[in-house]
Amino acid sequence: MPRGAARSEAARAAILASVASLVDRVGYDAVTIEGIAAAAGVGKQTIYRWYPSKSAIIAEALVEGRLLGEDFTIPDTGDPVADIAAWLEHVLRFLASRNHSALLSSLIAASVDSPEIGLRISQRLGLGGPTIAERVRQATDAGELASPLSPDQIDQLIVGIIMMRALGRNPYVEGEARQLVGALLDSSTRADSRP
Amino acid sequence: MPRGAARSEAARAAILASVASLVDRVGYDAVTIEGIAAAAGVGKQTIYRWYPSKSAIIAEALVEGRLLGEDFTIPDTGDPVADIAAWLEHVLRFLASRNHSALLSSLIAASVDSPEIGLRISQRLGLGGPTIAERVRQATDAGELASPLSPDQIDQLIVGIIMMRALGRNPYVEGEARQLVGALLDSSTRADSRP
Amino acid sequence: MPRGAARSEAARAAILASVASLVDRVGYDAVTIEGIAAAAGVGKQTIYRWYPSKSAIIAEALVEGRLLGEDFTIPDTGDPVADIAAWLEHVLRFLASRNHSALLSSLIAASVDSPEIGLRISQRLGLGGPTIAERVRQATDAGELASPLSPDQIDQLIVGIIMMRALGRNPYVEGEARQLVGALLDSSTRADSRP
Amino acid sequence: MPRGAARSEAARAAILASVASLVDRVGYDAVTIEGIAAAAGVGKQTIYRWYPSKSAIIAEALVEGRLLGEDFTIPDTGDPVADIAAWLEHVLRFLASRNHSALLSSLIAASVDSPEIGLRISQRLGLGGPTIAERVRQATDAGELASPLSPDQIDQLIVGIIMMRALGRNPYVEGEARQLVGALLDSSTRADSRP
DNA sequence: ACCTAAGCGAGACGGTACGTCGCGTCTTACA
DNA sequence: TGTAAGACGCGACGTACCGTCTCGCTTAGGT
Repeated sequence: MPRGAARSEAARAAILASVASLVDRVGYDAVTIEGIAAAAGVGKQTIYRWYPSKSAIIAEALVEGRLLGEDFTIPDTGDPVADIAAWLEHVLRFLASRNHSALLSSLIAASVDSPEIGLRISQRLGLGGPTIAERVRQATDAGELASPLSPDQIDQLIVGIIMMRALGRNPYVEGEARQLVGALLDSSTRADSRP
Repeated sequence: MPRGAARSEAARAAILASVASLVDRVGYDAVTIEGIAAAAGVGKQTIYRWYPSKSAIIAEALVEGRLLGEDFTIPDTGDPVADIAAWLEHVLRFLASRNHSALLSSLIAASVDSPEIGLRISQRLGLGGPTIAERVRQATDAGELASPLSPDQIDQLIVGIIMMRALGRNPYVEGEARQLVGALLDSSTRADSRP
Repeated sequence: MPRGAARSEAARAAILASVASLVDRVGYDAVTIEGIAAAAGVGKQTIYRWYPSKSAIIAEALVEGRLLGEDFTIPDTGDPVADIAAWLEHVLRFLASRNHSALLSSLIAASVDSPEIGLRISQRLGLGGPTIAERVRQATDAGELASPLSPDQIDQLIVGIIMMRALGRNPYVEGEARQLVGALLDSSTRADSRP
Repeated sequence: MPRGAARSEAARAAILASVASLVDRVGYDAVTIEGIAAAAGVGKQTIYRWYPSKSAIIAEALVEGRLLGEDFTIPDTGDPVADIAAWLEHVLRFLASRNHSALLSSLIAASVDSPEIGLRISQRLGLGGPTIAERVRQATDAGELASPLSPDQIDQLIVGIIMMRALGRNPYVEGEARQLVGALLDSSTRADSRP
């Protein structure tokens, strides 16, 4: 059993709050450990005691929902195509608002050196619970969907689109999410719509 | 007419060669101007005289083909689906070899702070001349293709896939490129397969 | 009457032993409270509870004879010149052996910030009981000595010599103590040597 | 021949001026490299580029006379005893004024870890040119002096006295220097004063 | 036989300073 | 005038200790 004083929850919270605020205000690259410490009213050593690097702090802030704080869970109404489309629309609209694209871009850059961050971003975007791949797989098994692409490929295509939008800072065009998801998943619709 | 010594081509070449070698070896983030200068046997001022920032050097190195040096031009055999599939396979195989994924990841991170780099990466990947979007548009206009997705959307999906592969460092699975491109473009196949 | 646990003698002894060993090994300046605590297997608070500063620990270690542990009492054979000479020789030989000069140098440096340490060093060197000054005064009063220097000046000269030797790390030259003390005290010799 | 910019004399002067002012104001121990850099308006690296340690800066400040700035050259009037006595009086009076004892104490403590500083203090105190030892030797050779002590011993005794006075912060008693030097050197006087 | 106030080991905390690295600008001597 | 070399002011890095503070445990009077 560990002896000595326990980790200070106040310090931990202050660090995460400060890092979130700083990333949001000045961008990931311009955030410094010293800046976090100063903003949080905390000694540098307290940061280094618990986090090996700046990206580890970011990763924890992501887990705690202090960055990308919205609820991005994929809905479950029984219609997988509509569910995923709704979720994608939510994500793309989020990116198009405020400077959220810049934030996600920062985080993508960070995740290049820190796989942990990549993982946490995925989880934050609702890919932590039942991912797109799993949802698609279920629907396919139930005969509700048929696609020449594997569930994992569909997953990659959709996440890829999100990244492209983050990096490109494009506006959201009405109906886009539905159209993309429809094209990737809803082959029956197209088949049925034929005379 | 300017007097004095002209810009030293030797210095310029040494800078680009060094930066390419360094990015390849240690990744974009760990490359420093001082490191480039030392490796190139060049004064720091000589670098700052010609390039405003590290990313500008990277951009020029990309243009000169000293990074991502392969030929990624999209072939033109008359069959757009096969052409794009062949090109995508080439790109994905390239990423799967050596530490090219790491290299491209580095460059993606760099492009977050420097749109210029993003542009040059695209050009390097063969998206400089007739892009995928344009090729798809031509084929659609000629009636060879019909897709519910716009050419730009297809372009983004494919580039997104490439980025995902770079960031994820996945191996290349045989036939994958053809399958992806087929699913995204070759709607006639599915239509034709109906009675 | 106080309740609760009493001061731990084991902890106190461990602290003093550790500080003595550390000062001897790395010198006063390089000794840290954390180092002492670690070496003694003691909590930092236990040190701060009993000692206000590093120098207070050193002072107590000196009092306990854990530093400069030899017996430096000035002998008393009835011949003050011989007594003081014998004592000085003992001190100078001690300094010339092992790294005792370094140790005393450390302590002198420490005494600059802490008069307490200076006092304890004096006491340790046998200047605690009847000091040189007092011994000289007695002898002078008894008519055994005559010197143009006051007893206090003689004391300062001799202690000064000891400090110089400590700082200079010189070897001991046979007979030196006798010669110095003789020159400072034994004016009769010089008087007698005259025709 | 070295290329590149030469060492900045302005920076060097600012560093030495700042260190002198700081040592004088807060004492050697409380002087920090960061403090010097800040006071001098200089980057820390500029200090570390030229000085391996705080004590090296002090040593140079001593050489430049920015600490112990008085002229302590031993006069040469032809009467060595009077010369040395005059010099010693000057030194002891200097120590007794302002907080010069504290300053010299600091420097003595510093010299424990840095022989360089010890050397520079000696030189500053006029022991750099013809030292006391040399002066005594000359006088002895010329038959002007006769002492049972060697010139080096006399030197050590006198410097030892100075150190004791610095550490003890005693006031200066009128005539003390003359008396000490007389007792150590002027054996003829005493001999002559005998009946 | 309990209670409870102290001492204890461990170690987290807010700080200050350390010595190093890289930035972007500048100065120097050479070609 | 361009260049290699490199000094400059600056800001951040990650580390070492400071002196204070909490932990959970042990110890030993007082009731």
